[in-house]
Amino acid sequence: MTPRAASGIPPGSEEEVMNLFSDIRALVVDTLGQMAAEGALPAGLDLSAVAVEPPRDPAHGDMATNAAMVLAKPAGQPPRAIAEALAARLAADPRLTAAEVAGPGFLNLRLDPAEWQRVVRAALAAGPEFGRSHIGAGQKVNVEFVSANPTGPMHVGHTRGAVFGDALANLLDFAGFAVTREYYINDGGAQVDVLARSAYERYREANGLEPEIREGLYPGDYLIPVGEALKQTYGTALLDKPESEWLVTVRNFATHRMMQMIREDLALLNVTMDVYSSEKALYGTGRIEAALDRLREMGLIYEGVLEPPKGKTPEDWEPREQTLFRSTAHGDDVDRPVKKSDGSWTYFAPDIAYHYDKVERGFDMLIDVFGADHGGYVKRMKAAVAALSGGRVPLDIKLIQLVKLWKNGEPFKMSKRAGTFVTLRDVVEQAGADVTRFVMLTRKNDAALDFDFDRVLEQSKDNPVFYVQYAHARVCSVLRRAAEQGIAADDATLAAADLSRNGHESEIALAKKIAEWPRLVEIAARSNEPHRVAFYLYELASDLHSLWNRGNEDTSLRFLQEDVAVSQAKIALARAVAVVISAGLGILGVTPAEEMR
RNA sequence: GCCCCCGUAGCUCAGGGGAUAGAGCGACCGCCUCCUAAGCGGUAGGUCACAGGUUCGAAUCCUGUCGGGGGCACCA
Repeated sequence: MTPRAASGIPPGSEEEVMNLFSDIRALVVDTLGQMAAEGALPAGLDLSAVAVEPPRDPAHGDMATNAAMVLAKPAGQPPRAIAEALAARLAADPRLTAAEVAGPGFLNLRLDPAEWQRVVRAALAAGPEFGRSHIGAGQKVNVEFVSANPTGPMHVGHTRGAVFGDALANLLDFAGFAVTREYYINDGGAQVDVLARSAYERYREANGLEPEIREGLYPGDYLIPVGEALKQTYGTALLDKPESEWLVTVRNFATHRMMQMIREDLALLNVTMDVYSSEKALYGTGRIEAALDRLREMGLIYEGVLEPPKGKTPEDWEPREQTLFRSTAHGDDVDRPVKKSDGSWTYFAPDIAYHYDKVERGFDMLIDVFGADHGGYVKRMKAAVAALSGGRVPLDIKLIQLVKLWKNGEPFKMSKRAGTFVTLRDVVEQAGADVTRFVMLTRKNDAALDFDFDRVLEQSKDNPVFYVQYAHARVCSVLRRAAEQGIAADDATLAAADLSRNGHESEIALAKKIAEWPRLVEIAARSNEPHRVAFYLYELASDLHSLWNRGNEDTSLRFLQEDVAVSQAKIALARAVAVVISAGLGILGVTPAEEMR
């Protein structure tokens, strides 16, 4: 991606993607600075808490700032006095029509309607780039997500993690970060040996022998083709040999096939990784040792014996001297072993090396997307990254809660044995990638999500995907109608229209909602919360539907009018909504529909 | 026993320390000769689990209690 700053577009120009809220905040901060320079306020005040936000109650104006209340104590002046002095100066700005002190010291601002019209024009000019932010400043971010064990097909839980990670990556890209999407292949542990043994039985089966799918092996049918493929490649050469002679061969073969399958599953969801990193590739290269040496130099590795966990002592617990990472030095509850008693690495050791590798690759920020059942590893992982990066690289770990499936009005119980195991492929084939992605983003990542097969296939406002796409389709419909009537409605023409004709409160409300988009992108990106985009789009769609229906009662509010110039102004507003919906859906990875069928 | 997440309308959930806490569903009352009614408007519904604390101001931050979920050395 290209950092916007390099585009050479001067800030403040119409082409510059505008964020009215940050513009006005800059005005407030500058004005406060002037007041300080003139002695009306003390010098050196911390202005970081000064906010400019849309007020909850529209009667309070278009924007409100808390500046006076935040600064009252440090400035040693009553809030209303500061607010009044600030208001007097702000009134000189042509963008503002009013600045009123209210309540305990709020300063309510009203904007010249021309400002909303500027936003609409900016949206039309910027198109899909409208709302793109520079807050990332080109910083390198690594988003690690999915990272499912390469032992089988992806299931619904992985699906939510995949959608979340991909949408988050899109969001951060849109906010000006240089994003790398990465998958960590857990191909170094015991579970891939189990995979190899399971595949070997299918290989025997392919050669006409009775497979022995013992307890603890993977029984899934998906390994049958792997067995067939092994037969095609190796014929009977691996039969009747001790495990030691075929294990590595079959393991490599099977994990490769599983990763192929996982890539195909991800492709169904339109998820593409930039980098696949292999756990196994860390072994035997000295990189695990190097990472631990680094920690050792800091005195964070030692040989020791852990206390048994209080309250619930495991039955087979025995004191053991182990190589331990002093994760407690960076906020963990206990120190964590990096070596098993037989001298081999715990899973945590390669994880440390992997995260060290990410730090060494120069990322400014790391994000791990884990299933909620991995919540216990958050502190130790953060401790490792904090130590290995000298506190330079923040690690944010997003935990993805469960997906509860519903079908025919009741919970759909998943069971591997009963064959009711729902895979990513099952979900996408039934619901489609667009619906799956959107619905998976209609909850905060750390809240459980209900995925109701009946609901998501419904073509009504109960289905939020449909609701948002319908709004986009309605705008497209208007544009088609305009073309039929010979009204010029390309974006350049619309941007030149006299938007001051859109003076109805419902139209202004819509323009204000559009103006919130760049601000929302920044809020969502700062908190790594792509679901905010989905909720915003729902609200924007709602405002469009609302205006549309007002047009049923009041024909002067329809987008298409007798007067071409009036039509163009109104179409411009509608088109700006479509632009934002399109950009937002793009972040979510959902296709904007041009018509509903 | 310890750690993490959650607790907001009957249900499912939004809500960056700001003003009178919102949406959808469900319930009730309305709106199509008219750009897609696949939609919209309205009414009703709240001790933001509880108790303290910080703050000019707390659903939001801190501590504790209760309730639900997840996790707790040689499994990933």
